Amino acid sequence: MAKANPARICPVAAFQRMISGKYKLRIVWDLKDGPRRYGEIRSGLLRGTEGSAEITPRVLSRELKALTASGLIDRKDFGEVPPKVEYRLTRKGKSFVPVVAAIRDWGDRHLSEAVSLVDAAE
Amino acid sequence: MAKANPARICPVAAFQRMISGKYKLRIVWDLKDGPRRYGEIRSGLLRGTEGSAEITPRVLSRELKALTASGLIDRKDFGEVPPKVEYRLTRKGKSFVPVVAAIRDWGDRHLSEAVSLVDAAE
DNA sequence: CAGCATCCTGCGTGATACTG
DNA sequence: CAGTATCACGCAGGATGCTG
Repeated sequence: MAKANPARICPVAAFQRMISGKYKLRIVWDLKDGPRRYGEIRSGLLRGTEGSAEITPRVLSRELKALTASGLIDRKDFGEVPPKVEYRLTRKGKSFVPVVAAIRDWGDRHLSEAVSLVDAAE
Repeated sequence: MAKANPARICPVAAFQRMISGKYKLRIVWDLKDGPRRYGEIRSGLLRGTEGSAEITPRVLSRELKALTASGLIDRKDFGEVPPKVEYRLTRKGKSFVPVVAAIRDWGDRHLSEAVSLVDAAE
């Protein structure tokens, strides 16, 4: 079982590592309404960030695996062809939704309109 | 002025960008108790992640600037020598604290003991 | 449809040294 | 003390093409 690290591990830092990457949080958020298929998640990632190109399979696949490894989501493969795979939140993942909701809520209030990130940069 | 992007910008994605990096969240959390000096923040980053080495000035400096640009923290320079600079949360930054608290709280409950990130990796 | 294989690039992060 | 200047490196993330 890991290494039985008795020391503090700073939940905030752990969280940072866990959701590192550009899409993990959005994926979790997308999954809050129920299971979704690979392609659906992919499509969902497009809406809301028209500026960027489509997420590549390589990246999405990695994010999905990382989330699975973190225990936030679960992969369900409906055998055979044509391939059909669904991803759904685990219990842990579901417990995480309110946190993302809080994030989304805050973001809605404080950075939906303008400010920062763009003009304040240089 | 930015670009007056009228479309949805997905608060979650915006959040991701805003707190991207390994230390931003922790810095904000450290600042919740009041203003702190550059060196204090640096020291604070050490506790809780004994695995990694000390944060380098270059990195800390950038994180601080990014947070300032995001409008989460504010830099107060007490003129002259010897240099003394304090960083404190802005109003926006303070409103963000509860969110980090939620994150920390969740992390405490779900990844303080063991699991993920280590053994589930490969 | 749901991926994997390969190659490539930028940037986030770190180490070290120097300065006002 | 509070940074900046350089150099270096690994990895996240994207592009393209292929497969079961």
